[in-house]
Amino acid sequence: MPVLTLPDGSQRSFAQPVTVAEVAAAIGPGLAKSALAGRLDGRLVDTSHRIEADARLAIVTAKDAEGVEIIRHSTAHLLAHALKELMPEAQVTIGPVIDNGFYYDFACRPLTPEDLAAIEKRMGELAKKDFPVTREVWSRDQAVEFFKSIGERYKAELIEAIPAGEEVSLYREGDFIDLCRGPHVPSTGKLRHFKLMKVAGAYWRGDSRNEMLQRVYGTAWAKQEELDAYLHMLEEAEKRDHRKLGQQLGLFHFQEEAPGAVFWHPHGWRLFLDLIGYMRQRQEAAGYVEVNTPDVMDRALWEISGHWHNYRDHMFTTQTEDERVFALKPMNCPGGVALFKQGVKSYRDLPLRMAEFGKVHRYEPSGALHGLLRVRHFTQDDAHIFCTEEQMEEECRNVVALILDIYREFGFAQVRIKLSTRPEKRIGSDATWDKLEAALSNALDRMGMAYDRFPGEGAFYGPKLEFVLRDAIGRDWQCGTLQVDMNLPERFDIHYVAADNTHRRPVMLHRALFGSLERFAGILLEHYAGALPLWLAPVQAVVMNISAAQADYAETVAKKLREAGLRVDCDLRGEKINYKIREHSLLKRPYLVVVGDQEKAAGWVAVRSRDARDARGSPDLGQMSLAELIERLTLERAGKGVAV
RNA sequence: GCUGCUGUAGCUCAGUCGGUAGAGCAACUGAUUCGUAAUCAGUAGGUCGCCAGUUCGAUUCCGGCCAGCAGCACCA
Repeated sequence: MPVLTLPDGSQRSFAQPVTVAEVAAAIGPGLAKSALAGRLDGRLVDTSHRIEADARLAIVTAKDAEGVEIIRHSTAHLLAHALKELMPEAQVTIGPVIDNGFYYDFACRPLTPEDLAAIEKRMGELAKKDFPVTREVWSRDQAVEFFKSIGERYKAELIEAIPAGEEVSLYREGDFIDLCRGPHVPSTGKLRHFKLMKVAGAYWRGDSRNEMLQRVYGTAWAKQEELDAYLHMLEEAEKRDHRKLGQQLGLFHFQEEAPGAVFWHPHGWRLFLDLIGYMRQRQEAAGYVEVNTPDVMDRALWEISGHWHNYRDHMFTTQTEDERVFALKPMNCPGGVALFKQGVKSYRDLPLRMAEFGKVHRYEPSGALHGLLRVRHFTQDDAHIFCTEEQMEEECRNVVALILDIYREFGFAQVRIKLSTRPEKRIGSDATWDKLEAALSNALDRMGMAYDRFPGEGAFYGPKLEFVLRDAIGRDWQCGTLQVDMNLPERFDIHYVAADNTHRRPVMLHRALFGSLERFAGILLEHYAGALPLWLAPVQAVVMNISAAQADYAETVAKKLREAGLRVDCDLRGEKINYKIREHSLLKRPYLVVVGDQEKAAGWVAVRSRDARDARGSPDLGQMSLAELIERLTLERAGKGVAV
């Protein structure tokens, strides 16, 4: 006689065991139709699940996040169903739900976009047939036997990994049957708003030593509008692609002779220099000194640091005539340590915060390269903080506070923190790792910061914090990092003289706030869709004349703006004003300053803003005095935001 | 690195079922001097990513390489 408690607190009792679907029907016909699954005492179950005892029950529909996940999961099965019908020789493997969609991996011949279209069409047909999706429970051995018998060896392998004697669930829709934990939608007719996105290779069990499978990605939603909105978001993201913007705005380029290396054009380099200048100022204020160390150093140094052992294959090396093997530095830390070793350091020198805008070189696998976001030669806003064990936690807190404040100034309000702990491949004792991991987690706890743990993901010499920021369209980017390290100090045998005149080992913090300057510049471009706020815009205003008669006045205006410290171009070409406005607007210049006879006579300027709108919603802000314009721009630049 | 796809003028792209290529924009020249997102006309511009092979003939077909794109793997 089950008594069921619904989410609103009301209770319903039934004379006999009931299914979730029957409960939904008892509540109302609308709910019966939209029910996708049930949440029974917190556990997701199919609508066909029979409830025998008292429980808390919620009917899951497409309005719930879980409902959408079930739709995605079931759509993955529908994909496998359709593909098996079209290609019976294909073998199925796994098909999980991911952000915004799902994928399914198959062992089959390489799929083409035409295949994808055909599969999608078949999925639509199968959905329309509204096959019931039914759950069956088999013994593990029976399931292994079955999948082997139909030639599904990947599936059989997966089930064999389940402990013997356990039962497994299978789901059947039409002629298709698949191993799955479930739950699934009650019938394929619930799957309506989906689209296959792309196909690509993926390794079996995610291991590059294994064979490559065909992975089909898809997206699925509860409503057509949501699917449309998602596709629209992807289009927007494409427009923000920093590689495209870099081309359009003339910021940088890449070419075949230098894979993974940036050719910075003047305007791009302006941004790069501004980022360094900003960081330099912030670091100086935070008590750092800046240094510079060699780019090419003897292999012996990298053997001491452990990089040679761990990353030799990813290092650029060079052999000179005298047979010495040098490496282009893949990290700045050994150089920093070498500087620390110069002279005798006292506890009074600590903490010693040593910053370096060092360019590092890493031979990244060719497939990893991606615009500015993943390059082989990049500049870190690196720093090494040498301190005592007692100072380490406070120094960590200082770094965290500095990072968060800087991200905020760049317009990133949402930042997530990841704590990565000791990896399998590491140097140093467990006792040391205990101390280091505690320093990071204590620092965060003391600051009341939330963070996620990633066991085994730390660097080989120490655990690390990683700072992940969320951009304007909700994408996450990993940027800053903070690592604590007692291992390199030991390997390089560095020490300081303590107050009691004994020699002690300092702790080393490695930190980078932007991470890679190149990457951060790329992220900024995507975040702002190329429309950099005034303080970062390579060209902040363009002065343009309407006709030749005002050329001299336009030059005077440009000169005065430059004297106020603004970066200003002057366009005196004999083109129509519409043409000039279009061109400079496409270049996303924040301000266009138009001067014609009226302005020249009155000594004024007409201002058009990229971001701001007047009361009528027009970007044309009308006439103002030059002093007013300078004040406006100076204020906006100091505020670091975008104009409104 | 792996799988698949792509590489034609400065940019965006069309084209050649094998007979050495075309548009728009940009550039250059001339005319136009114009009030808030493209004025008109003309000129010039390419060893069709690179190297081999098949062929009377390859940008097109085959193979190798390089680079890029998507995903996977990697990311000190």
